[in-house]
Amino acid sequence: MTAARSAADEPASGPADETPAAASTPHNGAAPSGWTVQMNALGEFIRAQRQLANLSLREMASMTSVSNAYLSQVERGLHQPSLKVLHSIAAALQLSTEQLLAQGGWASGAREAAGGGGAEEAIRTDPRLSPEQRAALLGVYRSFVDPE
Amino acid sequence: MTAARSAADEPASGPADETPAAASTPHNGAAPSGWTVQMNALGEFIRAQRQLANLSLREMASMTSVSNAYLSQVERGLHQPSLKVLHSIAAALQLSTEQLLAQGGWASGAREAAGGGGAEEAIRTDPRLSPEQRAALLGVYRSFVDPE
DNA sequence: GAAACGTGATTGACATACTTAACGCTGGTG
DNA sequence: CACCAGCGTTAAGTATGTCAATCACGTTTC
Repeated sequence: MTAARSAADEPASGPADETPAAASTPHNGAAPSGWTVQMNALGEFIRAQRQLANLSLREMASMTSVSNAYLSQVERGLHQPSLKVLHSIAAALQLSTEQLLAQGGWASGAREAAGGGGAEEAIRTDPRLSPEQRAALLGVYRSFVDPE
Repeated sequence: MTAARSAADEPASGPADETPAAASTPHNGAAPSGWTVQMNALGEFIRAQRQLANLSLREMASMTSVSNAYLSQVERGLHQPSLKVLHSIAAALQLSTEQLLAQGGWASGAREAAGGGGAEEAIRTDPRLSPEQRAALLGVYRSFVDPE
């Protein structure tokens, strides 16, 4: 088990890598370059989910048949994964592809059902929780999403 | 190009083809070039939608900022488009990205019942929770239902 | 007939996704 | 202490996506 995993830490000391797209790119349209942000968000989400599932990069790599190195780069927003890879990742994390897509900002809808507010409903109807447990969990959840 | 290296030619296990509804797939004996089938279906769908909207390849190319040449290849299943391209196409055809994904067989669309175990899933994907909050809530939930 | 326009398909060059083999780091043994 | 064993990251290479230019064909119009 050995769960006890300290929070994610940053290597810090980042000498600010800048100028990813220099004067090169001979034929690049007027791409608004907003997509890098999306990639970053997606990557962070994937990393968070992976750590929640207590998986290492190599473990996940073996179950997705994608190399650990590439997974690392995807998680840090250095690359945009293809459908195949995205689908494999979703499967490994027991998520649906749409949920990943939504996190990346590519799917418009999807904010339904399991999305916003679904957690409260799910907690309330989970048969494995005792009444006290349910109440406790709901309290925590509400204190998170409703800071009143 | 060098080519000579046949390297990884089959992801083997692969994405375990779910195809919830499309059971009619011819199920090619062995050699699952599985994804080619998906690409083909996606391409045909895109072409059908395009023609339905009375658009030529070049027209659609100009509104998606994707070259007509590549669109042609995608429609005939010769290439697997990236997210960016797929998203542009969806926008041009006034469809949602998910609909295209579903046609390609990549979106499972399987929203499982809210019954047992749904809470964990719901907590993990609730967009209103920060990563730390998610981890905390999940930890509590797990300690309840899985007292190890 | 052959221009001049339209369409979709093909080619070759480059950018990007992805892999394999390392590296540096931290923690648990003897 | 040295020495594994695991982690995340980096470097160099191969495979694949994508584009600009071109082709080959079908339609008018002269």
